[in-house]
Amino acid sequence: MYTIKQVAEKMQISPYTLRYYDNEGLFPLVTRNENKVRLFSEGDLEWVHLVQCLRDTDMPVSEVKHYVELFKQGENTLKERYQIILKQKEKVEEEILEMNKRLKLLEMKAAHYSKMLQNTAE
Amino acid sequence: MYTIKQVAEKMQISPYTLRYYDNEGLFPLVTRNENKVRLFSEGDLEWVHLVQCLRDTDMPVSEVKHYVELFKQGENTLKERYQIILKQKEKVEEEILEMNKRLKLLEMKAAHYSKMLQNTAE
DNA sequence: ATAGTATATTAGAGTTACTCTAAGTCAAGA
DNA sequence: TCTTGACTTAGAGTAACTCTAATATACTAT
Repeated sequence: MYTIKQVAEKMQISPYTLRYYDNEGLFPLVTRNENKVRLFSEGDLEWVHLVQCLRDTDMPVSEVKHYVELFKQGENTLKERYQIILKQKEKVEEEILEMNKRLKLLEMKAAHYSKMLQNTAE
Repeated sequence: MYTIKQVAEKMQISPYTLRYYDNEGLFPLVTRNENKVRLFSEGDLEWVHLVQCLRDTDMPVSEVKHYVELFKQGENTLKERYQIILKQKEKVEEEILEMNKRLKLLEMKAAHYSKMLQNTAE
């Protein structure tokens, strides 16, 4: 079991953010010890990872929360959760295409500067 | 020459944001007509495009502003501007790798749900 | 001529998702 | 005993929009 600080280090996320997420209900299974200290299991780390993935792909916290609530409702929400993940996957695919366009623009800019600098050096 | 509304439609960006960017000094060459109305030339559209690219790749507005100010200082800032673009390019390359990891996680999740749903349908 | 539309300005409120500080509590370890 | 690290609530600060309101000016269509 991991404390919040250990999770923070392991997962590259601040304790503030972890508490914020937990308060928002994004970690459905995190337990506490007798002193109210959060204890994260390996399974909880996977939740942290998934939440991180969804947030890093710009899913609003409120939607992540909705997804978590569907999970808590059990098996009859499988289809809806599947749809959410599928939609997010498509969003990411689209975003990767956009990122590649941005990369190309930056490459062109860089090439342009490189050429300019060669000329001024002569 | 394009008005702010035309630029907004053409470039998929709100007039609010365009004014905000302009007020922050992100468009060095935008002119005004006798009624103070902003008029964007084709060259200005390229600036809009570049600013959009830098913002979409998470360069803070303050850094974009710094880059624009270097541009305004002229040729002796070429090297520094080149470095900024190069660094941003590397950041984007890294980000694309991360996005692919996120995509993989979502694909695994989706595959998992797909399998679960197959089983429950039987 | 007037009504509508589009632009502008300043000022300021609202939103999201953190990010951090303050103040106070509690409990384990050196 | 003292430090460390966890907890809480409350609230301030930040970035980058996003929008509303109030007011003004100017073009355009009826």
